[in-house]
Parts: sequence; structure tokens; C-alpha cells
Amino acid sequence: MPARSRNPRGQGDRLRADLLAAAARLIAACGDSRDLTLRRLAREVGIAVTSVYLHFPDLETLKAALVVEGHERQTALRDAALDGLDEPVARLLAGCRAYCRFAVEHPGHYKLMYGPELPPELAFDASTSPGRLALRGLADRIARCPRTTRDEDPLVTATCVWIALHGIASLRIDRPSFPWPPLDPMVESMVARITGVERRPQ
Amino acid sequence: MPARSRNPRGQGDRLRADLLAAAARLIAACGDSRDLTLRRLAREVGIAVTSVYLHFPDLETLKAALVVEGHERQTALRDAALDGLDEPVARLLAGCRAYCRFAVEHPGHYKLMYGPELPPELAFDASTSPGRLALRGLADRIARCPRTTRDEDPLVTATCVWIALHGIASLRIDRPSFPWPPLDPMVESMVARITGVERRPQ
DNA sequence: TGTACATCAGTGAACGCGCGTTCACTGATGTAC
DNA sequence: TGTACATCAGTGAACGCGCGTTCACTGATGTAC
Repeated sequence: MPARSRNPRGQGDRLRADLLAAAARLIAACGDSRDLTLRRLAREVGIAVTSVYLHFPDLETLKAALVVEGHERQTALRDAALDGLDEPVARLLAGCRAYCRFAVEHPGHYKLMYGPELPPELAFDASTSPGRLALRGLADRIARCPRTTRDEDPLVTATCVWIALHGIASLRIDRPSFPWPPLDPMVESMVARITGVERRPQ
Repeated sequence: MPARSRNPRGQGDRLRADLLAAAARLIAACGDSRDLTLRRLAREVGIAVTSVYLHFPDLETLKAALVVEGHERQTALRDAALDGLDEPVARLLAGCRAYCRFAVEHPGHYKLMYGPELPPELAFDASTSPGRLALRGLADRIARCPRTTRDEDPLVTATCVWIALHGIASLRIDRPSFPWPPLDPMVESMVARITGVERRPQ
């Protein structure tokens, strides 16, 4: 039990942030969000088990908060990767690389965000969910590229790209002993194959 | 507790088959192999919990047997789908459709076979594992197709196709509320995009 | 033909563990009067 | 200036549950002599 001192009056919300940070550490370490339990979480933070209830009615709610936070982080990484890029193909590829890099570097978060463990109302399948917004952004970046092979609905193409990126990420996460080639070139090759864009020279 | 009568002398191995069948039913129903426990399994079969130990030293071993069985079933379905087809592109597409259909129709088995829950020695990453054999078969079928866009190593292309098929399957399994288009056309479109083969007319 | 024994296919009680959830409690700090 | 009270940020014991694993046991059926 780590020495943790009680927060000053009026700052009880600090524990909430500590809980989220500790939960992120736990799923990063163990990989599977089913190994994230109240008791492990309390031990990680250094508080009594019951203190978690002060901020979250149950673990499901805490996991939902983790998912929201994960999407914010993934979005921020993507925006940072796009920043300063103007050429459409470069923007498309940079966004896709950022998606997969987030997944591979934060496997616990990624599996929680895109895995089966969220209850339906949190699965972000609504058309305003972060996942759907990201998909529309991807479709926009695809639509701005000159494509060589086909002229289908950018949203359909974007869905195919998302599916392929998810395949790249989840197989790397779940089968780490497979002899995968380097990540970035694989992402670029896959996106080029699916969208028909030409990779920029050099 | 269902009425189950003891097997006749010399046929104790029947229980082993019953255990595997019941385990397959359980993971088909609940989807997640972590919900497959000794006690649920014993209840499903109608035996005492300890009787499982007569045939399997632990659940890991039983899950490994389920994985082997799953690969056999997936291989059999693929071979049945290829049977009678001669045209290379038709064979390529039929094999890919069969892969995804197995996954979507047996999500519990599929997630066990391709998910993270197997210990490393059972993850079939050895080059003689069923998964690798299937990948080489896919590469062979790709190599026999006239491709229009590129002439890369068929094994690299096959890996890309496998990754995409896994993305299609696992997202459909894990995010069933997303408005997915029909499975077979999506598989064919994805494979055509990635390999560059022309879909046969009609 | 009878009987002792081995084998086979299971059984059933008990264990310790980690889990989520409940309930009543604590003790420091601010605030009303 | 003092004091009663409310609020805040947590605590700690206890509960019942499902779990994997252990151990000694049962009772039918075949086999050796």
C-alpha cells in the first residue's frame, strides 16, 4: 500500500484523474481490460477498494471514461501527424500511420476502444461517435486524393481502409510472435493497394 | 443436472468428445473463451467438475484442442468451397469468402484461434502451424492469378489479404451494431483491391 | 462354478482465492451563529 | 472569540459468489485363478 495522502478539501476530483491514470497503466501493462478489476485498481492507486465508488458507480463506467480518453488521445496524435502537411496523399498516409501507431503503442487502450467488451450503448456505433467522426475524416482525406483505379464512394473506401488498419493493428497486438515486417511501410502499402493512390516518390 | 449415464467400460473416451462439443457450444453462445470455465463446462455436459480432469489436465489444454479442431473445420470448409472450381480468380475469391464465413458463423472458435488468449507455444506461429499452412495455400492461389497492378512476392500479398480478412471478420464479430454491408461482396471487393485481380464478369 | 481382485468411469466434499458490493464508520476542515 | 454542526475525502470489516484444484471415495464390470 503506497503512501498516499488524502486530497485537500475541495479537490476530491483529483482522485478521479488518478483512477483513470492508474487504470490506463494497468491495461497498458496487462493488455486485457478484463484484468482490470476494482481491487487491482485500488491497489495501484493506493486507496481502499470502496473509494473507487466515490467517483465511478462501477467498472463499466470507468472503462467508458477510458474509451473517451483514448479517442481523444488518438485524435490528438492524428492531428499532430497531419499538422503542416498539405499534399493530399501525404495527409492520407500520415493519418493512417498515426492510427496504427497509437494502436500498437497503446494496445490496452486500443483493444478497449475497438474490442467487444463495451456494452452496446458505449460501442460508439452511433453516427456521432468518435469512431464515426474519424471515419468521415478519413473519407474526406481519401476524397481529396487523385485515385488511379476506381471512383467509388469515399466512405466505402474509407471503411475498407479502416478495416485493413484494424487488421494490421489487432493482429500485431494479439500475435506478437508472427514475423511482421516494419509497421509504417506495411500501412502505406496497404492503403495504396486499397485506395489506388500512388505513393509519392521519395 | 441433465440425466447423463456413465459410459460403458472401455468407452471412457466418449466423455472427451462430449467435453469438446460442449465447450464449442459454450464459446459459440457466449463468444468469449474467458467465459469458458470448468464449472460451466461440467454443468453443460452434466458431469461432476472433477470429471473434466479425467481427460484434460487444465482448461488451457482443452482450449488448445478446440483450436486444433477449429482449424480442421475451417480447412474443410475452404476445401469444400474450392472443390470443382478451376478458374484461378474464382478459387482465390471462394477461399477468402469461406475464411470469413467460418469466422462470422463460429465467432467463438474464430476468436480463440486468432485471438490473444492462447499461450505462445499454442499460438500457431511456427512455420508448420495450420495458420501458416493456410497462408501458404492462399499465396499459391494468388500466384496463379493474372494480376493487373503489381508483381510482388505472393506471400507478402497473401499476408495483406489475410490481415484484411481478419479485419473484416473481427470487426463484424466485435462490433455487430455497425451497419456492415453484405459479407461476400465486401470480401470480394477487398481482395480485388489488394491483389489487383479483376473480378470475373457476372 | 465361484470368488477375489484390478480396472474403469466417474463422484462429492472441502480448500483458499479474488472478486464486486454493502454498510457503518472516521477524522479533518470549513461555516453559521 | 468560541462552539456546534455540516461537509468532505476517504476507510475497513464483512457478505456471498464462482472459480480451479485436492483428496479420498464409489460402484459397476471385467478377469485371473
